[in-house]
Amino acid sequence: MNNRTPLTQEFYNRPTLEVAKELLGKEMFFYGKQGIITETEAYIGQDDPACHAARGKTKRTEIMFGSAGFSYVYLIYGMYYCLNFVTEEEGFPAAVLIRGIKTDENHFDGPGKLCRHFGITKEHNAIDIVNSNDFFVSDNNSPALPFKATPRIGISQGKDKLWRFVASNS
DNA sequence: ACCCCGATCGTA
DNA sequence: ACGATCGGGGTT
Repeated sequence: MNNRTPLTQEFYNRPTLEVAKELLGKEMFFYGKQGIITETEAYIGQDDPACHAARGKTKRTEIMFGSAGFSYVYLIYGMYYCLNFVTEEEGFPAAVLIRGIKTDENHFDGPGKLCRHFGITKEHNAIDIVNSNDFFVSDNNSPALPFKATPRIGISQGKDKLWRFVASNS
């Protein structure tokens, strides 16, 4: 029996690397669809050159500066959306990119692919996912999954950091 | 107003 | 290896 209690603000309001690792194996619910998170990446603060907030607050990135537990969805390459969850204390811009989700039928191994499957668009930016019954990640008491840490995908700066986490059994 | 380029993906 | 496709953000 799945526990469908949303992860709390306290879960997201922590160091981003911890949140990124612990999201592996947790179940995301999105307006009737659901799946297990299998891959994440961390984007941490203004000293991380790959982080959208690296050059300060803009209209797009202001959500990353807000309190933890909100969605950050943006359009990339004019065609695909990427889903993130905001982490850390208010004022510190950071988020976890959701890169892979396993459903009953499929494994969506890419941020654009999983957004396409769930129907996640710009409209789902800045949603409070710790106070929503439709869009949240459940605290399913799953044990911490073994994972591999690798460089992040598709970036030109910050390749030295091993901030991509892939569930080993996915 | 203009220009560059990106946290991607599918096809070649 | 490359093209599709377009908004964000920096520059003129």
